[in-house]
Amino acid sequence: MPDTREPDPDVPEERSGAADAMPAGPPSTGRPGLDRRLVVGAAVEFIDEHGIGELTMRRLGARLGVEAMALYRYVPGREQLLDAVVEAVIDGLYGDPDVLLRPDHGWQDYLQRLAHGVRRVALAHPAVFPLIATRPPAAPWVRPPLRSLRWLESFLDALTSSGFSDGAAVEAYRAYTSFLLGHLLLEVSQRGVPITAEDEPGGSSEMSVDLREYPHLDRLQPMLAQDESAAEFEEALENLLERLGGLLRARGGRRAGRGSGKA
Amino acid sequence: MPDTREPDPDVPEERSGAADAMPAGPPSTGRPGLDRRLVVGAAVEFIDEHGIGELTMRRLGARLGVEAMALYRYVPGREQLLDAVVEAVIDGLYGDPDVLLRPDHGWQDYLQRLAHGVRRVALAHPAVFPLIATRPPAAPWVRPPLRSLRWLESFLDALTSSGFSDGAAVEAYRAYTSFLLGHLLLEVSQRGVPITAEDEPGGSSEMSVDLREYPHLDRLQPMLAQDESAAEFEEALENLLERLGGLLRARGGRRAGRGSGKA
DNA sequence: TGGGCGCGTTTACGTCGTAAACCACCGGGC
DNA sequence: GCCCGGTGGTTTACGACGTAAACGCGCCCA
Repeated sequence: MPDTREPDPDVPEERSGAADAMPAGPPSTGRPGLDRRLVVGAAVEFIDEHGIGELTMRRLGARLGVEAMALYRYVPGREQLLDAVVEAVIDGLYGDPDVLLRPDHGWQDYLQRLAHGVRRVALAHPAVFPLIATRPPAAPWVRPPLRSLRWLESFLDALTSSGFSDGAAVEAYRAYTSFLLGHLLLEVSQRGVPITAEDEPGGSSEMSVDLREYPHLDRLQPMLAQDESAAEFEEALENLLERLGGLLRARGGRRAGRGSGKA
Repeated sequence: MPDTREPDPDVPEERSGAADAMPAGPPSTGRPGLDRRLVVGAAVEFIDEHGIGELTMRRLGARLGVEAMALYRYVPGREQLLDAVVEAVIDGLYGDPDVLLRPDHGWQDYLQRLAHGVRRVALAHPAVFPLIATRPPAAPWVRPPLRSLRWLESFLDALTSSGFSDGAAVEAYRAYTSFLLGHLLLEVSQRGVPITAEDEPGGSSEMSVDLREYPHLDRLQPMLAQDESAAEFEEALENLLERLGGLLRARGGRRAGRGSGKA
């Protein structure tokens, strides 16, 4: 427990490079020359800036200096564009040097790195993350927020190769995904995504509901308003890992797929 | 641990009455005579049947035998209608006799009942639940899935009156909400909400991606496809309660708001 | 030189949310 | 009895959306 205080390393500003999504394809021609990656990348940026509700084929076209219909050369429709957006965003994990595909330092390290990686993409694209959570998964057993066969495979490999039985690995996968989803969804929505409607300027936007009938709430409001997400995340993750450790000890080395010991 | 197997009591069919949302107002007049509750209730049903994407003012009007614009007498717009929908759905908790506003049998019982109550509404309205999760909360400290000041107050009261310190209660609230959100969102999305597009009839709808390159996945697919959500939920809830118990023992009776002992 | 074709534009259709005007009815004061 | 405001639903209309279809431009290879 490295006493994670002060400068949350998962928050975008705190990190130098890495873990972005879609810089560009070939930087050959200047403006024209569209590209699927370019379109999807622009959509990601647009959503990050204005929210999903504002994303429109015409507006996205405009941002790329092009008419709306041009986008249909690269994307079958708006719905599939959104799918491509979530895929692109989680694929940001592959570019993250702190996330490992294989458990080179044990399964706990693997899960830690993966969790923080996912948290990093969630915080980097707060407006996209709810999409990751709610878009129906291709297969029911591929769950958010890691909606990728490759990551699922990596996960299962990491755990089974660390001594988890098949059943324990599957159970761990379920617990892990729902932990990540719950925490990150709340954290992201707490950082007030884009304030949906345009808030009128001038005047304190405090609607400040009447808390007179809610004494505890009234008293605890400052405490509730504090952002403890980083510490929360760390603690819940720690707890989850312990729980999974128990799972490993209980029904672990029951003829695991590969070596039954540690990596 | 009551060995919750076989007949999941939170799934709608397994329960007789209670915990529905919006039966009707005054059953006086027959067809005409709209009503805000009626409008919102119809919206809930509509979403449950066809999904949010299909909900349209005109269609909802049609279902009520009325033109779209008539709805605007009772609801300011589509967006606010959706807000009203989530409010109506979580208000279903108040009608649930198994959920208590006060911890009459200890805080663990209180949290258990509340969690199962929320799970029940999630399973009763699977298509509405993502809305509960993603709609921006009024205040940042009112979190999904309990988006209600009254429930938040009830929660805080239950814990502090059971010996939790203010800080511990707030921490518990955070852990509890993110646990609920993660588990229920995944469970609901797993029960394949409405299959978005109309799936073509005839022919096995198995798109069956190629799993040759994913050996673990290939091997574990049947296990992954099994629905273990009820047991999962129970176990994670149990674990959470233990964790909160530890929290209570560690920093519990530090001058709690009310009586520092048990209720 | 020409002809196709990759890539973006134009035009057009149906649907959406919703503002505004409209109207039909109904209960109460004169 | 008669008018009259108000309640509750309809009609009409507008602008924006997603997207099908037809259209053109310009480049590359023959």
